[in-house]
Amino acid sequence: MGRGKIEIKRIENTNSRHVTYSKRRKGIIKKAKEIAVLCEAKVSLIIFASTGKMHEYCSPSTTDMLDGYQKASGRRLWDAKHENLSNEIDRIKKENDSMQVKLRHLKGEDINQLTHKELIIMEEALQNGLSSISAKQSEILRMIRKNDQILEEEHKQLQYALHQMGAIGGSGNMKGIHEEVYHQRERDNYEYQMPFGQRVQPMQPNLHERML
Amino acid sequence: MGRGKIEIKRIENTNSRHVTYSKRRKGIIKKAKEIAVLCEAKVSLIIFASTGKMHEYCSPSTTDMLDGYQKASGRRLWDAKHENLSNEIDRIKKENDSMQVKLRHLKGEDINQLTHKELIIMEEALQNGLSSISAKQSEILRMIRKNDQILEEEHKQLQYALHQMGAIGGSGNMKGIHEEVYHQRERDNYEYQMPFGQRVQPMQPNLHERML
DNA sequence: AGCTATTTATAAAC
DNA sequence: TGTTTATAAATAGCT
Repeated sequence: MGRGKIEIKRIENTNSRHVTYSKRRKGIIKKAKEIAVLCEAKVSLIIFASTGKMHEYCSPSTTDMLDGYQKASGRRLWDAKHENLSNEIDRIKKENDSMQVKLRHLKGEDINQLTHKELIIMEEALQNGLSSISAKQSEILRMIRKNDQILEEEHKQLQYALHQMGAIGGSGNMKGIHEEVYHQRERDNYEYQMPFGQRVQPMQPNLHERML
Repeated sequence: MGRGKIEIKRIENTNSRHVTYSKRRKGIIKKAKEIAVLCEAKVSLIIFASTGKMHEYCSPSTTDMLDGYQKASGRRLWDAKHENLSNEIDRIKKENDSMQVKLRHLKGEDINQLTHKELIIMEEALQNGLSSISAKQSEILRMIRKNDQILEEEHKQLQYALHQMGAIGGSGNMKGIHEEVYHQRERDNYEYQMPFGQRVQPMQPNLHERML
């Protein structure tokens, strides 16, 4: 009963969920009051939000009712619990099934039953997904490059510093270590001497094409 | 919300009161279930009719709250069954969650946490899905075209047959009917006279572009 | 227990 | 959160 019809399943968007909670809580408490007055019923309504906050409504003379409830409970309580769990399982299983179908469809499986319109909608969804993914990949590549450049700078500086120290002439095993590190960097590093745009191999071979 | 507006005060007529009680009880319990599912709220709703009869609804996860009421008698039996159901729910819920995550990822949402490798895998999946979908769309278009051609042939033959019959000269109202149909086809059909490839409007305007 | 005219509740948008 | 508005739902009064 609103601008559109909604399925009764968890509202994913946190904010919407909270808004809906507030509104419906108000509504249900109003109904509880009404039935209590209209029909002389005794009502106990306790609602916990997922945040843990509690709201309740108890019609007058509820203590009598709770006594009655305790008497009536025992076995009945079990039934209710059991039934709730079963219902919950059914509900989740249905959700599960529909999601599996959706996933299969998105993978391009079992699409014979789909109408042309549905296919077009699916295609759009896939295309959207694809662009998000591609954008993300570009972003990652940019970060990798940036990181590369920073490392490159650092390495050059280290290289230079070590070289200087070597030239000034430390003696004994200190010098050996310096030289070892220096030569290692030398081998790894020569391609960094070129301008960035001319690097021979990008880190992810096919990435550029994928991103167009 | 009914044929007329009512004041919220005790319904004097016993029968009406009971009828209203039944209807509204059903309504309020439905609402309780809905808010529990929609908003992940825990709800405990207990209603006693003035007759003393009790009705209740407790959302699944609320049962913890009521465990205090459990009597030692029913407990063992309950535990076993309950545990089975609970385990199953947990299992399915996990499945559910992971599928929801997958679906969101395929839609390009929440992809910040993904590694580059995962992104590439996802991209491939999307690309595969997309090609399946596109292929299916092509197939449908081919079928539409084929059907078109068959219809076209049939129409031409009908047209011809009717024309012949008209020429031979049926008399009375039969002739009138033939002519009427003939002229109607004539108007609809002239564009079918062109070679197929030059048809002015494809059946699905944007389909060609989509399929590239 | 069904059936609708009406009232309410509320989803979406702001 | 509060308000507004278009719609979906609940249900009062009948049968």
